[in-house]
Amino acid sequence: MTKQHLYLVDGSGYIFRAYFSLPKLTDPQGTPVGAVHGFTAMLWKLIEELNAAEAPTHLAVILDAGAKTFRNDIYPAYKANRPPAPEDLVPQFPLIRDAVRAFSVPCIDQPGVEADDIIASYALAALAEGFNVTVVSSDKDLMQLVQPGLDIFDPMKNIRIGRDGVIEKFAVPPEQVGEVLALMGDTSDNIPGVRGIGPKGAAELILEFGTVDNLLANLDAVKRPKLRDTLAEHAENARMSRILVSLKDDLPLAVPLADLTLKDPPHGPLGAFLTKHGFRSLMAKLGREMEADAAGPEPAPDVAFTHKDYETVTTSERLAWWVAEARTRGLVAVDTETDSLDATRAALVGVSLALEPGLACYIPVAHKKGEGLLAEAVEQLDIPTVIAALNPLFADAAVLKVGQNLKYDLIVLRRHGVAVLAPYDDTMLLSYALDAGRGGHGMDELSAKHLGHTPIPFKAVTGTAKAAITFDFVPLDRATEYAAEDADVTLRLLGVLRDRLWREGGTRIYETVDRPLVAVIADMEIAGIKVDRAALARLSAAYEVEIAALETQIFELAGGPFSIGSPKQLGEILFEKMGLKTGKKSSKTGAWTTDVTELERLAGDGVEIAAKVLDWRQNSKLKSTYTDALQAQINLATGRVHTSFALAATSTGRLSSNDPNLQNIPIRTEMGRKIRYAFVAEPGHTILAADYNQIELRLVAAIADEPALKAVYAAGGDVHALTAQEVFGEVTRDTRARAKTINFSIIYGISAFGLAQRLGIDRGEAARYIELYFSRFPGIRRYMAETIQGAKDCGYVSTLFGRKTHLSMINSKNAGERQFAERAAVNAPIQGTSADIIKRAMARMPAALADAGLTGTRMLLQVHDELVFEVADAEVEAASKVIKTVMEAANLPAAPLAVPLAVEIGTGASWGDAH
DNA sequence: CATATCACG
DNA sequence: GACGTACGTGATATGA
Repeated sequence: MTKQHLYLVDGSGYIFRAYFSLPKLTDPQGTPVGAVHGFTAMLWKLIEELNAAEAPTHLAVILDAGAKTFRNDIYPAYKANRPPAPEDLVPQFPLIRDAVRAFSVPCIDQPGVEADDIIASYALAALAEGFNVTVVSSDKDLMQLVQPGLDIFDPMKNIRIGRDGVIEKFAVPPEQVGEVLALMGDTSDNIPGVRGIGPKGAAELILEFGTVDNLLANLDAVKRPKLRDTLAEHAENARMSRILVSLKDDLPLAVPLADLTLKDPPHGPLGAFLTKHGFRSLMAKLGREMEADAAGPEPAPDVAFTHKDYETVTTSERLAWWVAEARTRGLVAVDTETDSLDATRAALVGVSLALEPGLACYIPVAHKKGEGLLAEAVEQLDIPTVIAALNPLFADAAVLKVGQNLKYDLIVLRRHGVAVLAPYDDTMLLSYALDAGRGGHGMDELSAKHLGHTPIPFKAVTGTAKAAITFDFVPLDRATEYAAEDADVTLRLLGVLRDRLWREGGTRIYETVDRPLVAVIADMEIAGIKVDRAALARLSAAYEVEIAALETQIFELAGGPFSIGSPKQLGEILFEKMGLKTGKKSSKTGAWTTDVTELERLAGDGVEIAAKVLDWRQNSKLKSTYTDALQAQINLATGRVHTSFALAATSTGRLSSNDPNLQNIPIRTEMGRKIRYAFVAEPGHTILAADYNQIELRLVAAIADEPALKAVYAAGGDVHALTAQEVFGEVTRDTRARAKTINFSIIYGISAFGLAQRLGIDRGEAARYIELYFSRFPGIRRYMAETIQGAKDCGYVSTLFGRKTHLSMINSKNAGERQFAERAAVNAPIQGTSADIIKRAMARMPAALADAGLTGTRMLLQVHDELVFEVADAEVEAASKVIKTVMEAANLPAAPLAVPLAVEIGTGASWGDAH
């Protein structure tokens, strides 16, 4: 093994050099980052150069803590002539610490002492341990330290300074540099020294007398009288200066030497840091580096999946080892096993960790054996022990945590007292950023696609259907094979997907939108929303009465009982038994269509049973899907309903909501809307609903760059009225309603047939409207054509923020499939940009509320263009302002729009009242 | 497990 | 000239 070599970087010098020598720069948030950028680039270059030439084993960056130091106690004027740090440099200091950490390099400072003292202390400690040491600094004070095994690297001049170098510069050896410095003084540090004595004179004296003390004790021996008098006069200054320039080299080491081990910069945190501050050239550099890594001469051989090698962790010692190893490596894949798919109810059963391909473990915490009431716990660590061990790991800012659908694990772990903090990555979301529209993003699918490996199916360990057991009853050996493999797969997926993300793009949407949303949405799901169970029960009862009455009437009209909920039976009754009209369409299966348009047509013709069935359907839909189901979904522990938002379910970037779906709670009919009044605020709180006004149409205007539409939004006008005027020549209640349908048809990818159907006109007339529309708004036609062509060329379309939606059928030979893909291509950038915007608002919301001191305000739900909050009554006014501001500016600064975004806010005791 | 229907944006 | 008919979701009941 080669000798350990510690590099100590004097960070302060880098910072000031970066600040003064480089142009000003601000990041996307508006923070000045010129020095941060310069510092980051210089540190990176240094690490590269050191790696190329010297092979350091240990590295730390040392910074000044900024406060007063012990030298000020000795000499209040110490450094008093220094101007304060420039105003725009001050906010950059913490960011520079972030930069250092992003490289996974320890960043050390200590109040009361200077960076030089820390450097001296670490240097001597390392030498005592047998290390070689190099101090990276241009500060002459540090030259005192040079000795066998310790040299200085001056990054400004790019030279190494050893004993000879010091003698060349000061004419004295390193051990006497302090003496020389004391006589010389230092104007920049306000160290007085002895007036009139410069480097030459000081060196001469020290060469003759050895030390300042000896010189002052033997002033008689100084030959030149003038000089002798000066020395006598400033003897006190000289003594004090000698103390000021000496380095304190026996400080306790805040971070042990062993923790300064140099690692490869972890790409995840570094990428996140660079992206956050918009350091594009450095991002490109990281991308190239990762590409080179990926294509390097020694690609890591694929490690086969050998499940028997996974470890079952059942002792504190082994647990401690895995945690320590994970922290040393700075990367850990994590997966939790539970007894339920519902993260807000699930009990933790075990945790698996993976550190490198093939190196993974499973930590059981709640496994049982036996059956039912006779079940007894198996031998395993208890939950408090495991939680205490995992918390420091998952909260460590120097460790990248990676999960597959990490939101689930975040929620389960949080509910058990474990916080998982940034930095983290989610392989599901990486896949989503890369491959939206190209299939699912579940682990088994990703593993098969990217690793060529089919993981053990969940059902293979728990059994199926009736015979299924929960994971806590899976024997430990099988549980370990399954669970550790999931963490292993996740870790391997990270490698594959992260590399692709850099090469193919998508880092912006992943790192600034989807990834930060994981923690935000986890909080929303944990919060849940209060539902008034009694109100729902009353509605259920009312619907039930109505359903029963309608059923009787329907059976009477039909001439006998049948299953009204069966489209097949209903079709037969209506169109065969009753021989109603021309039983219109029939679908693929050959069954009669009985959907709402068909029944409305019949009802319009005076068919009473059709109207009754429509009414019956509405009542039974509301009862079964909403009032009954929602009561069953109330979490007994919280008294609230906790939906799950799927982050990677849609092809366009939208969220979806399930178990229960809270994004399709009725509102359009008065009867259904009653259900919204059952979504209530806690006592002392108010429900606040904030929704974007016509966001998709506004985006069409902006993206298609259509002057007339942009103008009407800029002026706060009525687009539907404008369209009515342009297409129909007049604005009436009727033409405005039809114009509204036309406007929406644009968003969905217009077709004359579809528009004709919706407007109840013939196809030719619809085609004329469309043509008229396009001639009035030519930008729209151009946008549609360009978008479709772009999709055909690339296979995908993109939102304003770079989110891709792939359209595999865009060049299909099947006209139906192809046209379907073309309409989706037109729609996806609009729907997707809207999704990006509200997600950006959501990602920013918690900090914005916290910054405004609004601790009684929580974000609960998202419904595509609407955010729902629960707000302490006293905060309603302030929260409204913050929410509106954040939402209306959510496109900025990344994508300025030529139309304003408008957010409307409503408040009330319930969701129904807030609209 | 697929189909039809209908709730939402 | 034919194709099939507005984009994106999730829950429920029915029936094979």
